[in-house]
Amino acid sequence: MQSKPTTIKEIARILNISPSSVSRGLHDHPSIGAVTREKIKQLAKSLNYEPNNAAILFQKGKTYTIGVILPELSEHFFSIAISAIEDEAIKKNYTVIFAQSHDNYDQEVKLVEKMKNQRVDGLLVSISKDTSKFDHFEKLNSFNIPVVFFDRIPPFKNVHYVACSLESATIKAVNYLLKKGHRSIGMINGPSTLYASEERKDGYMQAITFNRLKFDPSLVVNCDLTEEGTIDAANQFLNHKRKPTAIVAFNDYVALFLIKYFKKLNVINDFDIVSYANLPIISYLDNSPVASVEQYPYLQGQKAANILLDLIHSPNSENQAYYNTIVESDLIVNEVKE
Amino acid sequence: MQSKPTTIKEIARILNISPSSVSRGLHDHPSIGAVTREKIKQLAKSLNYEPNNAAILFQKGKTYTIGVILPELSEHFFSIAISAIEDEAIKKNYTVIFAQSHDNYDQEVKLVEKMKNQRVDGLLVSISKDTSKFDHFEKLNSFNIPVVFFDRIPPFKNVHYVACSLESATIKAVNYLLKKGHRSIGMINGPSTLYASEERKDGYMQAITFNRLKFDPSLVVNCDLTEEGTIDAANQFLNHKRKPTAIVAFNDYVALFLIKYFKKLNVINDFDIVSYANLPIISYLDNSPVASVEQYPYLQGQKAANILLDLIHSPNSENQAYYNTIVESDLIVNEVKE
DNA sequence: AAAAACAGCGCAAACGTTTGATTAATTTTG
DNA sequence: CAAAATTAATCAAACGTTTGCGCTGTTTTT
Repeated sequence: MQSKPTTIKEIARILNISPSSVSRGLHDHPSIGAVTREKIKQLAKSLNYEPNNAAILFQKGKTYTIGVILPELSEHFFSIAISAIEDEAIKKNYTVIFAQSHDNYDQEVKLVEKMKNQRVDGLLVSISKDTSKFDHFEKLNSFNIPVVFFDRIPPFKNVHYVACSLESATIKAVNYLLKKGHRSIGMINGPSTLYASEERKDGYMQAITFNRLKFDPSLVVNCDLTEEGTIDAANQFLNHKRKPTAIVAFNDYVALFLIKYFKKLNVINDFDIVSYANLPIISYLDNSPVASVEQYPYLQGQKAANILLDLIHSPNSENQAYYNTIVESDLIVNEVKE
Repeated sequence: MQSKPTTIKEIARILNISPSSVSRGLHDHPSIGAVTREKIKQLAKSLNYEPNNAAILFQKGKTYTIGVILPELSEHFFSIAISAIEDEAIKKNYTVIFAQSHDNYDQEVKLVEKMKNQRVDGLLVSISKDTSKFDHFEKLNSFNIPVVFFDRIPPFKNVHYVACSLESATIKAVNYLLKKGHRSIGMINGPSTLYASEERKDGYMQAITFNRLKFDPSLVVNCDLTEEGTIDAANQFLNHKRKPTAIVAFNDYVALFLIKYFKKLNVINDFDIVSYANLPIISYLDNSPVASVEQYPYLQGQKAANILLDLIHSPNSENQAYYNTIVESDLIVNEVKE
């Protein structure tokens, strides 16, 4: 029953013309007469002709496909980002293939390899937590496959990237808390190996010193981002000689653990919490953070995709300019509870 | 700088043998001698040979790619499901391409077309809310592209699908509420056009009548699933002559709106709410639903992917058997507060 | 009326890989 | 020792499409 798909050759045979004419006819090439063109198009339609993409891609050496490698699709941030990427890609008639590194360096290396074999026209990457070497991306250069990093980016400038400035976002957050009158502000930071932790800490310090306050290192504690780790950190604050009245949490998950713990101890009202947005509904919580750093995943995905498509279409990239795009993140203040 | 990728032809030229021998050598074909084989492999490695996938796919007429069409990637359920799909696909060395219908029928039709042009080996689909005709999938048959529907499935049996039995899940939910002593139970259902709404209603009715209670149609109200719609529905319950003491919400979003509204009216403690799980952190809410119907998105994605891969590998599908897989959904009871 | 321009189409190569059929050289067998 | 079997490699076609070039016949320009 499954008839082999119609090909250009077949149309040519039936019409007693050459395949090249059929191809040109279908593409409205000027050198094909109007009558022949119409005959071709009609027959094509009536035979349900569908161009064989694989053949075209092979022939052109382009795939009209962009690859996306990210740590975890099930994380809200990434699901929004890739949703934006797909939306942009489809506008330009590109297809998206993706794969998850599950925050594993080896897996990431494999995936880059696989994407290269698939001959994607370009690659969008949010690097895994494990990743500290970046050779696997260099190979892509020699194949002329552009790469744009987003959100989780390598710590150097000579790559294309889109990211949020967590540093300036943190400054905003701490400033906000200072303006609310807080004088002792704790920060639950991530592991010190993470670049994102560094940025947060730098932002914290800048805001503190800019406001002519003394920076107390013991108010910034590193944490493995688990529930237990969060509780440990919380305990350090509770026992601190200058017990903080506000806390900047590494992300919404940490904030969630923190709120849960503080509620249990019945001290939740002693603290203002600021967090970095991951979870869409955290503001529905009863004792939700007073403010959130919004990182605009949709926008980041959108920009990264557009930059990549630009790079793909730019003639030949001997222009040694790198797109370093910073998406300004905003502090979203939750409307105050009555 | 970007050297053209090495090809089999080139290796053949350098080694003064034929391309076919190189191909066979690389694939450990028995008819190539051990010495030649090694020479081939060594040279291939030293030249960084990478098979040109596009060429292979074209040649074989297979793409080792499965397509996924779903309504909204940013919905938690789907992001988990596709995450599972990718995990399964990569195990079998398949690649995943995906696209979002944004719950739009026309878009869905286009995407099916596009996937077909891409010659995906198989298709996984969760249909859009808009979709009531299904011709666009029939075409795929003649191209021998198997389709497996998941979660949002067409309302007939002669297709492959994986889904949850919302009916039995609803029975469990209502039974649970009845056992807790509730005698008047409201249901905020979705639009009546949705199959999912029908299932919920059927389950509700079955549980009610099985327990020898009288079914009151006015306790099941349809809703457009927006916040306003939810409030309307809530008001109907509040003004009901037999004011319900428990409510089954269509999903977590509805539950969220409901909780927010009831809190505002300060009547939240008058109701037990049961919902269908969409949001991972809803149980962190202060007045969270007492129970949730878990629909196991990861499992559904996993099963759907495996069925599809089975179908792809099954010789020729003249076996008129359809996979109709039901993933039992469970009622997850939230641990009682304090 | 010759030269130039052009319209409309076909030829053939090319993209990189795989694979059935074939050949040539070597070894085994009765 | 001739015939058969085995081994090792080659040939050539094929997958479907695109595209530079060339060819013919007609129309326009000088």
